Amino acid sequence: MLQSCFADRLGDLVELTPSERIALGRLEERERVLRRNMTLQRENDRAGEMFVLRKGKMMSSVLLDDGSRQILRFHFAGDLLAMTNMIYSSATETITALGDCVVAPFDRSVLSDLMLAQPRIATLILICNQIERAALTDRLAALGRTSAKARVAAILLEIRNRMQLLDRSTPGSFILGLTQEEIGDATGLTAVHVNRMLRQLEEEKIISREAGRIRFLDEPRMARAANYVDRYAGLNLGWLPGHP
Amino acid sequence: MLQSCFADRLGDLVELTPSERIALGRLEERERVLRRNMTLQRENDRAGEMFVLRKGKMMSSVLLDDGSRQILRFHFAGDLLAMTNMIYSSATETITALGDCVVAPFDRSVLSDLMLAQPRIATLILICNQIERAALTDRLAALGRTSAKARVAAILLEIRNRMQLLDRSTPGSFILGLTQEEIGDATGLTAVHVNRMLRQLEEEKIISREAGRIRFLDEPRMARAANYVDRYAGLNLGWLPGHP
DNA sequence: CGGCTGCTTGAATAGAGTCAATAAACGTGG
DNA sequence: CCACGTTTATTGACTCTATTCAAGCAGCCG
Repeated sequence: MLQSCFADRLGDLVELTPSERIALGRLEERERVLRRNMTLQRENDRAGEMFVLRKGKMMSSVLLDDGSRQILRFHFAGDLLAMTNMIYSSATETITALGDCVVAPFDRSVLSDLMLAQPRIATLILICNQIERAALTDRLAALGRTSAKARVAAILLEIRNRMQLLDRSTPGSFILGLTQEEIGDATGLTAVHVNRMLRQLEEEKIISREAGRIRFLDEPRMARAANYVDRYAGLNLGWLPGHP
Repeated sequence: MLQSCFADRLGDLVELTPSERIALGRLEERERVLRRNMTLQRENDRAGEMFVLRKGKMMSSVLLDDGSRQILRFHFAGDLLAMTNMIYSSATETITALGDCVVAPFDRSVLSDLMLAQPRIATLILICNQIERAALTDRLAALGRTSAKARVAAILLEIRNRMQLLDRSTPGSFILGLTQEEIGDATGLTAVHVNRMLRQLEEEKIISREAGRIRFLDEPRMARAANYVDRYAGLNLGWLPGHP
């Protein structure tokens, strides 16, 4: 049987019992493979399944009626995708693969059974939601109140940190895997202006770039430029009861 | 004993059992009264309690280090406040009263016990979270990709709709209860520009204003201008199991 | 009656968008 | 492995939206 990516994620937060791991395995019994730019679901599709992202990087976005796109969130292995399908009858977001991906689709009823049978897991899912909420509000504040340069820097930091969390080998550089257009859609800027901001960060010797690979030359200045808070750090879950 | 505002909120989603209502009452055993502009918690305070908003209107916001403020969310009776205190050791948001308010503080442990003992309630809390997530991403898209006018219109609609949800008497007009500065901090604009946008909406006969009271003169155009989706409508919870 | 705080409006400015043209990188099929 | 078409990145010139600065006004409260 496949090991559960979502269990690994939760396992970073607390120790899971074998029976909890087995229960979580239910979410990942099936698999679906996606190539770059394939969409997992489109906005306004009938809301059906939800997903665990097992491998790769994805994004969710919305289209506005003037044709512009806002990228809401980047997803990494272990994330739950399309969770709002739980409550709406049509999808609120488009979910697209940013590279080759593997997802595990599951049904509302499977999730519902899981949460009712394993209240501790329900609590952990709620915790993941709160982390995501904090990250979303950070991005909200960035879009509302920070400069173009800060927003671009924040995206770079976010992607780097999340990649680092999954692969601890921490090289000094990383491959962003986003076009400048995508960075623009995430930051609320145009691709042209993203280009200028990247160049500016480069000229100020805060980052360097070559062939899509980015290196942070000055982390402190980078963090200051970006105003960035890592929401996957600084957690306090000591109050959660141990396994029953 | 006090009736539970949060139970009323959940009761709009599904039918609650008497024992569930009693369990929910635990969250609202204490009360605290706040006047306009009083803060319930400040960013970076030690994260302690969480709250049910029982009465009044509040907002949560963050301060950036250049001194500017971003309002993240408006809260109405029945909302849970400061839920991220569940997982972080210091508060991520400042929470402020927009008028006279009553909140009920409760402890992490009370929530934790509730969710473990009543998995169906845990699921409902997760559902509330998803609604909030959808609303947050709508605002994210608005800040990233819509015009100043659209953002102002969206805030007006959001406030009106949420007030209407609590008080079904639906008069043709409502009192916004926000300064233009606050609207600006919510929409990522300056107070000056908010003023111009309000005036423009007025000149186009989409709204009218007098003494803080706002009337929508042309709902369809308003909705079109705002690009607004009501996330408290269109829910589909049929799959939730009935009371055990 | 002052002294706030919030609203209104104008003029000048700046930051980001638009348009356009070129160059580089990538992918695909021959 | 190369040629070709497409996507992505880069750069400049110009425009426009929203900000900044400034000043005057209105309403409210002690």
